[in-house]
Amino acid sequence: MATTTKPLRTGTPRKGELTRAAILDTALTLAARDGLEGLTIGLLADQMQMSKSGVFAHFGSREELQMEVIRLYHANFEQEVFYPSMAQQRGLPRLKTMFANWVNRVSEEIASGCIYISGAVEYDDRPGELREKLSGMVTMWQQALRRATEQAIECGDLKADTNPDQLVFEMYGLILALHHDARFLKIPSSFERAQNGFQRLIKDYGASQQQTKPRKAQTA
Amino acid sequence: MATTTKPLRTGTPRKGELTRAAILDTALTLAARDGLEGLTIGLLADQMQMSKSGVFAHFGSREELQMEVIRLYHANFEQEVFYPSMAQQRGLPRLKTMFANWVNRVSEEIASGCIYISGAVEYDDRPGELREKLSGMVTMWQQALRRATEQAIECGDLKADTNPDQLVFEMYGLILALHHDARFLKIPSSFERAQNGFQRLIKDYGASQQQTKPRKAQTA
DNA sequence: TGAATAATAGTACGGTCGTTCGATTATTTT
DNA sequence: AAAATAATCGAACGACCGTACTATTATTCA
Repeated sequence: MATTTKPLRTGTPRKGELTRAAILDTALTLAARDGLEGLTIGLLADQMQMSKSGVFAHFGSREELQMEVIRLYHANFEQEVFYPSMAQQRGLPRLKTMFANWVNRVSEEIASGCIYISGAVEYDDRPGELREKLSGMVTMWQQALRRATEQAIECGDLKADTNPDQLVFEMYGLILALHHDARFLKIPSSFERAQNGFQRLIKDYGASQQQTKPRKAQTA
Repeated sequence: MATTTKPLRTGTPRKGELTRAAILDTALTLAARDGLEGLTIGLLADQMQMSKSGVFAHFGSREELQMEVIRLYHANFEQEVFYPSMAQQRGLPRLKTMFANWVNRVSEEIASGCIYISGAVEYDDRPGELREKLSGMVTMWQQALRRATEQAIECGDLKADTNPDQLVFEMYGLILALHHDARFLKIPSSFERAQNGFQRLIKDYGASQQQTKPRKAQTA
């Protein structure tokens, strides 16, 4: 039931840890392209120019490998989308930044693939730890969006009767449509469609008056 | 390069054609659950209580089987969503019906799986005939939505400066979010979230005045 | 440096995959 | 009914899968 590594040695980085990290990096690329279920140890070994067993030994099982890929993906997502947004001041500015960073990230993933989105489809009917891990992470992100929305309501940026869940739902829909139309249908204008959609969203739910309560930028 | 069947004999239904149809029906269920790439001849044979080669002989290749599954799915979709909507009068009534039928269908598919949506993810980076077929069908449906939107603009139900592509994009987003939140995250309220989103959509783009031009219900 | 240990390679196993082919049974036609 | 044809089965093939084992090589530590 341990989560990551044993007693955690931060001293000299063993060679194995380096190759392990390199393997994971390649695995992330492959999983983005072929899906987590399409991720194969044989192909991964080829890409790394290693033997199958050499790769395998680093993880002990394919599922553990997939698990680590998900963890890495999530860490990257937080680093690129979540944390930078937290530097913005509470309320609409932060919410806008969250969406903007999100759109930018998904736009990059049009070429490579998005594990949150493909994973949602791959594991929507496949019970197990991977599913739980993935859905947990997606839920975390939705809750972050929800908190930011609630704060935007509190400080008067959004109408008081705004339903945060509804707003998050529609934001998520815009991102999913962006991914769908751009990556599957190859429609170039999808990027601005998502932007326009968000404009309409905050225009509708936005309060016409300026803010009423003081705000402060802070983390979480 | 033939598309479906040879000289097309409509007389007495050969026995093989019946079992073939039965196989396809089961294949549709399996593909909805496991994805088109997860559809396996062995599992299909088990479900049908037939031998692998017995099933195989009806299609000649797995890809042809998948192709037929897509065709069947599309036919069902048209039957259940598209055609009934065409009975409605042009303009907003028809557009509303298209969305309502669509939502209903996807809501049913929360339990079984949706091949359009899972297929979009499975084949977004996998070139081939299957991808072309799938994206062609999705594009057809988007164009149907676009036409209905244009007609709604023409007869004054929607604002004259409405961008049909934008509206279709956002409709699609609502459906994708519905599928995502209901099927992957198991959130029960997703259904009404999609409905609310559509309400907001037609409220925003809707003309406040009544219609100006006469309308007539007709097919395609 | 030499001993201890970590990292990697090699090989093999059982399983499932799509597909082929010849034999066998069912159905249709004459 | 027999003859012709369609439908189905059974076994086998080669490919790839994850995984288990043992050897071999590389790295780290004393």
